[in-house]
Amino acid sequence: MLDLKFISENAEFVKDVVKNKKEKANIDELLNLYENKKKLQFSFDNLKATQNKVSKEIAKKKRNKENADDLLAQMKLEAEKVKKINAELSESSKKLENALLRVPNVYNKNVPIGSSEDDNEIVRYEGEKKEFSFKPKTHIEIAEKNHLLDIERGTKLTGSGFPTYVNKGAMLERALINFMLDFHITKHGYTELKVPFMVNRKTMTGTGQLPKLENDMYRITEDDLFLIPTAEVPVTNFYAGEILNEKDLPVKFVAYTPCFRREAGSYGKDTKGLQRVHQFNKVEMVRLVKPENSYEILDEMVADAEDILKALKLHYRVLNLCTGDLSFASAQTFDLEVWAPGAQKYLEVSSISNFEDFQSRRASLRFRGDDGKPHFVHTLNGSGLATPRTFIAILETYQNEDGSIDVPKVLQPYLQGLKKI
RNA sequence: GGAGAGGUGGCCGAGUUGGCUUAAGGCGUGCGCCUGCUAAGCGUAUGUGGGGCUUAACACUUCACCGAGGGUUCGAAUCCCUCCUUCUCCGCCA
Repeated sequence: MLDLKFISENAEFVKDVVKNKKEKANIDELLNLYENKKKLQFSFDNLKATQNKVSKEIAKKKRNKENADDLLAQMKLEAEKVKKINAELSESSKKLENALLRVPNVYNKNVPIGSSEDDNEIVRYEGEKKEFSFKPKTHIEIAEKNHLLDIERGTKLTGSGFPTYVNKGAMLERALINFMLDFHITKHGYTELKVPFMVNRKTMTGTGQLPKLENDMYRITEDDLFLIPTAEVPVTNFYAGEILNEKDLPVKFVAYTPCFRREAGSYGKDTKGLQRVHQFNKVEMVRLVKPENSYEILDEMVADAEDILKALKLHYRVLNLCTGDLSFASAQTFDLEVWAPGAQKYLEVSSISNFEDFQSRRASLRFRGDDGKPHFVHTLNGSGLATPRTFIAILETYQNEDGSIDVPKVLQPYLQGLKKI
């Protein structure tokens, strides 16, 4: 969340942000709630101060065996007032909190203003589109021919969007996960975390999924738990509520988890095969850093994710997301889109974002600085990478005319040396 | 799932017949003094968040926070209720 003081001092800017991010937060209403809460807090504090003082006098009199009936009578009335205003105050605080949690993060000055993905800025292309001497097949055709996926039976087990990987398909998927984890750990210095796949409401609120996206997540109502839509949630919240030492920064975590997304409202869009699914696997990088250089770190994380695509020798492009495509919590996001020759389009495989102190304020993630005082860290995360579309790109890029697939060199050790599927 | 015992400041730990404790004492840490150096010793400071005052910061002042949320009371770390959680034992189970 944003700092209330910041919002009140930059109200017009924040209103622009809400508009450009296509959010709904009402800033004027929020500021009214803020003023109202401050007033109530002031009255409450003053009443409490009186009450505390007189209660001490009563205590003193009682100790001295003096009569305190008049004070007691007086305080009885005061107590009523305190109770009443306290109720108003907590009501007001709750409303303010709820409103504040729905205000999106501000974006930084390098984010292009725009309303949809068409306004995203293409930063650069890396590598070349592979030339084929034949018409490249789609991943669905290739998977079918080699029996790598069983979409129908996955659907039978659960429903559409829950793909089941079979035999070499399952092995290739697992190889990808292991390769990416090892790569980030050994080449980029990340520490692996293996986290729960369900989290509670507080954790979901910490990274900004709640309250806004409750309908986009799978929920265990019995225990009020949510299936994570990304490892970002448990990993970023790992140190929630703590004050870290400056020397503990930067924190660099990498974690593999499955991700669960209802994708409500996107039915029928890109649903073919693995393009858009309800459950998928992802290796996620998360960093907690000092505020001063978080944008350098963002570039570094983009490079970390790119390194995977480079190692797999896949063609891709880098996008700087415009305001309209930027998520609620992000200050700036770069997407990596990999080229899929069969589908003849670029597919998003990674999203790397700097949240500045938006998440750390929500989750209370702080470090003690040189000045001895706590400061909010900046949080960043990025996929490194999501597997389904990477899987698609591998199948489609490495396919041969006879329908077989060459295994990318870096994955061969993870498939017992297998060179061809 | 059942039974019992706990959850206090960075850490340890007192406080549970409600009121000179709006958290004692210790450790750790910062600063100062002392001292060939170090250690010891002495002194002093040391939580988080919000509000008021202030151009702002400092300072000052005030409120809240003793697992979380309610309640009783003039007054709650202390009493009552609900929940969470840790440990021990039992049961069930991969």
